[in-house]
Amino acid sequence: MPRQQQPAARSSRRRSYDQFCATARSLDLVGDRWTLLIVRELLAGARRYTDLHADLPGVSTDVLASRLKDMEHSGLVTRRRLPPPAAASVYELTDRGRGLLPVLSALAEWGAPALTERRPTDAVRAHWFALPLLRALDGLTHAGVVEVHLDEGEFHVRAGGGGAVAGGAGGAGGVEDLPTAYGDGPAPRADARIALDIEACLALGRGELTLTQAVEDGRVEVSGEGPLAAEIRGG
Amino acid sequence: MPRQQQPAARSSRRRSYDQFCATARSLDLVGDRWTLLIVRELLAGARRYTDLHADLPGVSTDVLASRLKDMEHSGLVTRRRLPPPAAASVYELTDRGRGLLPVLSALAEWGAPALTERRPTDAVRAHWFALPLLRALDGLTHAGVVEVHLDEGEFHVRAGGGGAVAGGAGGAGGVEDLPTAYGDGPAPRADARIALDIEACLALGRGELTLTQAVEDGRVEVSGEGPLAAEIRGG
DNA sequence: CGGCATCCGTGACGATACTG
DNA sequence: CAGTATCGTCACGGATGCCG
Repeated sequence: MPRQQQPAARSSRRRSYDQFCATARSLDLVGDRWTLLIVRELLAGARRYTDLHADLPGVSTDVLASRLKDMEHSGLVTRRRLPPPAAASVYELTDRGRGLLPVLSALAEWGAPALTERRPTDAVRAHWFALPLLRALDGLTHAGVVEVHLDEGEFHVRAGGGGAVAGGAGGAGGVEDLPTAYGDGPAPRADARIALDIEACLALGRGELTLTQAVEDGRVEVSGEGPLAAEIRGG
Repeated sequence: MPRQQQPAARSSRRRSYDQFCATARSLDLVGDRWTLLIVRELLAGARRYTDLHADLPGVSTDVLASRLKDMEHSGLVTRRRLPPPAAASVYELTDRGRGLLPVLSALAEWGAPALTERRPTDAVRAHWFALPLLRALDGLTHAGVVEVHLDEGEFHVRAGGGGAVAGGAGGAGGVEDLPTAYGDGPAPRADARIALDIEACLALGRGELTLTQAVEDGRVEVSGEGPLAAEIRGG
């Protein structure tokens, strides 16, 4: 029996603040629950639906699907079908979506002091520490890719060049090796590698510890040959 | 009959993302609907409940009260009772709350390109344009208070000194005349006054137009005697 | 009158089950 | 694997009432 129900207005017509204000307009697009965390995930590169769902513990499947659809509609995200070998599709940020990096960065910096104890219910992923670390590595003069090793896993960030984080319009002005500001897992080509523990990583993010200081104190171990590694080592 | 109901768990127990991540922790505190817009209002200075309700069209009374209570609990807001003559109380941001300025600023900058046409349902307040203008005025070397006149009303911003917006921890590094980054209405003591229309104001916020250029083109009229006014005039 | 609290209707959210 | 369907619950928006 073909049950006939209304499609339930599934498209979740966006609830607008209806204010002629740049901030309110932003929040119309990214103010919904989970939206900015999806951006955080996609800043690490293209992801499949299942990967997103795995790295966003607590989001329900329908909300994730709905958000992705909304974000695609708003021009923040594109959905790309991978070539035949891999029968899957991935979501990735548009330039407009990547432009949210300064927002995420500001949020991460503001939230860093509140990131003290890890509650038993808290999930963790290594690449969640990429945003705070970006600020600490942004002051480097040499540009390049830094691979970061934590106990919780590894990720990599595009460091140096300055202004990639606080900066303005596009994501221009960094290394061309990576399409994104950071990524999960090991780097395809890393110019430097650092290993540190969570405490040091958090202190760097909070600005309580400078990279130079951390290297001197032995809280950060550096490896690599290029000028970027040398700069991290040398201060 | 004294009806006995459970207090209905009024305190709106905060729904946490439960992620050990600085961004997620931030969103735990300011990710709820209306919260960041309340911060936007309070960045203009201390406000009474009724004023907040008037400048946040669409928010319901109970949600506003609930948010203010939550924000007070989170340490973003304090409630201060005014001295007897005025039998009222005002809400104002704590230092921690003021630290959200870079977040609001980043959101405003990202949303500026989307602020094109004004829809008929859109509300407007003059001081909503303070945040975008802050970026344009932040490059000035002389610090001071600029009073801004729009057709929609007037407001004032603390300009110059640089880094007050993109910068880091506190709100330090500006003028001491104002406790806040900007304010509604005319300034108590203005070092310069500018008059412009909405189009010019939006173009400045979008970065399509520099202040120098706007002054040259006559889209911004400057008045005032001090060095700050001279710098705005001169470029 | 300012500052909420209460009631109510709608819809967004979260969890689970299910399907192409 | 990538979502859709269903459902209970709660948050939101609007109006109204209360109380100092």
